[in-house]
Amino acid sequence: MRMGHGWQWRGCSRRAVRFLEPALLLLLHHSPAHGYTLLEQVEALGLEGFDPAVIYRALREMESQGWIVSRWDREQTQGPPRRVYQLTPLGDEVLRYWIQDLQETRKLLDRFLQRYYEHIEQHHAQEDP
Amino acid sequence: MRMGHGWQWRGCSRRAVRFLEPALLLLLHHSPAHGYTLLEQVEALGLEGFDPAVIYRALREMESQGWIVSRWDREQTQGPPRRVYQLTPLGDEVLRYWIQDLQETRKLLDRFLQRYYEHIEQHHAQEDP
DNA sequence: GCAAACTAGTGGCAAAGTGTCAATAGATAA
DNA sequence: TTATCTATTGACACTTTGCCACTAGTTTGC
Repeated sequence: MRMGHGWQWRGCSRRAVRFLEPALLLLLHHSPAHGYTLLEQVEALGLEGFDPAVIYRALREMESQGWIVSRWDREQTQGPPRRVYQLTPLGDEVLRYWIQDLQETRKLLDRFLQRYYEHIEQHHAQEDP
Repeated sequence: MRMGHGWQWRGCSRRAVRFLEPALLLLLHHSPAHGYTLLEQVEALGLEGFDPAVIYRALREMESQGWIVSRWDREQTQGPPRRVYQLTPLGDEVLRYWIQDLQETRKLLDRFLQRYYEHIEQHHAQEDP
């Protein structure tokens, strides 16, 4: 089935990106972490296929917004020094707002899916009386 | 509360856009319509603040993908001739795939919110033993 | 001890996505 | 006949996104 480029995703699901920042905040709400492990944890949350650069870019952006802060960790590492990110009080507040937003998205999604199934049922009722 | 430009939306909610094409398909699944009424119906679905140009652009893109077809209607109009859009069998199929995708998004959202609340509860339990 | 593989993070670019506004143009109301 | 509403299109700047190459420290295998 050909759907054209509007359907085919480049890299990862189009919905994933909009989840990335809230996902990172949620993970950091749990505990401070560095980018490389966040990459794995984000996948474990169900958001797969991210290029590391995308994660790091989001983290830098979030730091510039003051939602998180980072410090270099040169001791406990299996490679070069790494940044450890931590949620700020502002970041915590932003996460709460984001949770509300996701709740609304959920409601929207529910209404949407319900509409579809209602209409499908009507269709079937008409076709098989 | 200042959250910086990463939080402030331009025009409409950032989640809305990814809903636009499925929303249009859903509405056209119900019945053929022209862009100007789709604009209103999309708002009624809960997706507010769209500039008409965004709707028309999406419709043209969807037509180029073969998900919908249009014809000019010069009779039943309160203004200039208008395009009437109609779902194709391919569009119907795409809508079904999209519904599945939205179901998965819903599950993701649920897991996400559940994680947040679980962790909040643990926090409270620790603070108020 | 040195090459390969793994860990960790950065920078830049092309392409795609998005918001906004102006322009066109027919119909209707004032 | 001017203004307003209906209806659609086009173009532009700006932002987001995917992708890739790059640096560089550490560990592992030979």
